Amino acid sequence: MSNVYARYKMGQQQRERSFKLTPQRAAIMAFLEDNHSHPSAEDIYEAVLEKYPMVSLATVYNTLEVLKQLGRVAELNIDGERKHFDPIMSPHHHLICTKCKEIVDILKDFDLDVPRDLSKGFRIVGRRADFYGLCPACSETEEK
Amino acid sequence: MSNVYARYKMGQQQRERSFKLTPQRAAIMAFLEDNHSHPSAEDIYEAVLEKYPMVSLATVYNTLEVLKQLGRVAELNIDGERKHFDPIMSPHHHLICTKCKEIVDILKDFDLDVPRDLSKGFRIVGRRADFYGLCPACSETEEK
DNA sequence: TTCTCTGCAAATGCTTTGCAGAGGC
DNA sequence: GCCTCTGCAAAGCATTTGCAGAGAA
Repeated sequence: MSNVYARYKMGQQQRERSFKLTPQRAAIMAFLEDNHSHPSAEDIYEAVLEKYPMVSLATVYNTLEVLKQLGRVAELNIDGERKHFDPIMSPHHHLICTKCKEIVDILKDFDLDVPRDLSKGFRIVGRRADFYGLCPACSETEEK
Repeated sequence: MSNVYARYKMGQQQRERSFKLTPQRAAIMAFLEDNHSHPSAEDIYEAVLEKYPMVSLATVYNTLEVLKQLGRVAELNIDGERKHFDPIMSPHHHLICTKCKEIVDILKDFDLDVPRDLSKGFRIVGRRADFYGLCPACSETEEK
C-alpha cells in the first residue's frame, strides 16, 4: 500500500511544525484549490463529504487551522454568522452583495493605501477593502 | 414621577416602528455616544452595569439590534470571535492591531473607490477598508 | 386593556476540545 | 513504541428566543 501520509512539501511559509498530508487534508486542499467561493467550514465539509465519506467536521476545522498557520488560507470575517475561508492569498478585495451575501473577488489590486499622516504610527502589513452593494442579479429583482 | 419612557425623537433614519426610550436604552445610548472604542456587546453590558444594575445582557443585544435598524450603530465583523459595535456612522476606516486587537478609527475619509471596470456590475452603496498591522505600543514590544 | 420592553433561562449555532483508537515511521 | 491525526461526542461561547411580568397610555 502506498504511503498516502507523505509529508507535505511546504513553501517558504513553512513552519517548524510537521504537517502530514493525510487523505482528508488532501481532499480539503483539493477543494480549496483556486476556489473563489469563499466557503464556510460547513461548506467545505459538505463538499468534501461527497467524494470522501471519511471526513469529520472537526477535522475540517482542525485542517483549516493548520492551513491558516501555514499561510495557505485566510480567514474572512465578513459575515457575522460564520467564518469564511479564502485560499487566494494574493492581495485582493471583495464585492459583497448585501442581499444574497455573495462574495466576489476583485483580483486586480488597485491602489489602496493609508495616507501616511493618517496611519497613526501603525506599521501596516495588510489591507483589505470590502465594497457592499447589490450584485447584478439582486439589483434586477429589487423593487422597494 | 416623570415619564422616562418618552418616545425617542428619531432623525431621518426613522422607521415606522415605535421606539421607547427606556432607562436601559438611554444608558446604552449614552455609553455609545461618541464612543471610539468599538465595544462588544459584553463590553457595553459591563460598562452600563456599573451605573445601572438594572440591565440584562439580553436587553443590550435587543437594543443593539434596534439601534442597528434605526441606522444609529453599525455592526463590525472584524474580530471573528465576537461582534463589535460602532456608533460613528460617518464613513471611515479602521487600523487594526494584529497583536492587541485594538481598533483605531481613521476618521478622515480618504479616497477609496473601485475602479468602474472592476466593480462587476455591483451597485455599490458602502465601503470599508481595514488596515492590519502593529500599533505603536505593540511595535515597540516586538522582538521576533 | 393593549402594547412594548425587560430579565431570566433555555435554546441555538458555530467552533473548539478531550480522548481513545488507527496508522505511519 | 512514539508521534500525529482522526472521528465522535461533549464542552464552550456568543447570540437569540420564549415567556411571564411590569410599566406606560
